[in-house]
Amino acid sequence: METTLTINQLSRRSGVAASALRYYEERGLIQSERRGSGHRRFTRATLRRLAFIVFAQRLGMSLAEIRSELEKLPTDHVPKGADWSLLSGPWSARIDERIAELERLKTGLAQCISCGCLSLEYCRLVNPHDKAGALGPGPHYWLGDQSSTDD
Amino acid sequence: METTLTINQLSRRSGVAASALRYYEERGLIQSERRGSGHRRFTRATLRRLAFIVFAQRLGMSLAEIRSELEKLPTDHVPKGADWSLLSGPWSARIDERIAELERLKTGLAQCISCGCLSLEYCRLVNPHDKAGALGPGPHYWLGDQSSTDD
DNA sequence: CTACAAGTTCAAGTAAACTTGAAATCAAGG
DNA sequence: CCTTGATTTCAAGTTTACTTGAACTTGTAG
Repeated sequence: METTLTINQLSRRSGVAASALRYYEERGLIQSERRGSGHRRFTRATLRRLAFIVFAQRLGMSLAEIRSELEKLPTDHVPKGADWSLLSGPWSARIDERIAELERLKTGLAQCISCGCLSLEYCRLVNPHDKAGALGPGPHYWLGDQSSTDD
Repeated sequence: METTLTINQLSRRSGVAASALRYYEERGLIQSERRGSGHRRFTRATLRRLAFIVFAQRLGMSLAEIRSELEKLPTDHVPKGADWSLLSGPWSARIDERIAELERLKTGLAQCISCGCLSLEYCRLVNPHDKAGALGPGPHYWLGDQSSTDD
């Protein structure tokens, strides 16, 4: 009984397309052993790694960021519970921040935008402190222009 | 006193780059009147529209989706509080779903990934019901493969 | 009137995250 | 051995959301 997975097996089990898996390997997010033929073989541990990758993406992280997170895992043994905890621990804070922003957005939709009583220049509902923002190449943030007060 | 704004005034007040504003206009998200010279003039109402656009983007919506939301606004008068409420109302639910997903992710990071006791194939922490997903062209979701139970 | 800042269009470039297609090789069943 | 399906690499294409640059026209202050 083979304990390793082919690329299509891994794809089926993870829900991540084979082409994406090759891309992830190329970008250094996952690894594979090669058979003499050149065919990839993945260990089952890769499944957990993939779960982490998919989760992190849902949090709005780029593959580059995810990669550097994954590099914090030990390489001398297959990462286990405690190893993953080290990574995921600080993430709770990250998630909480994002949740807080969503709460602000929710309030903002109800108040800032709807009622119109609030001047948009002073609106700091969107990501007020965190400049790093994570939702890809979107527009820039609503930061307000301190010097203009004529509206 | 002019009540309309030039593209750079609008840019400064909204924090959205002028090039992005032209792009939004091209894509039908905002409108402008043109002077004889061809120069754009935006009404102040565009500021609120932009706030909505930026907020919606932070929620992970694409410009196409945002555009179709904006098309629900009345065109016979400048949208006011009640009009915006009609749009933003249903969004609270959307935001709540997203928050709920983040809560699941938080739990998932602690349990599903870290402890490893949970087989990834059964993990539905990520966006279990909502197929529309909104974080851009990411990978596909972790949906689990009902038929494979050999792990 | 003359600068110079601000505005215009249009084409092309960028970045991320993949997908697709071509051409070739590998593995497994009959 | 033959065929079929799985894999491989590599280059090129796709989508979203913009940005940048070139070439040119307007608006405004002095």
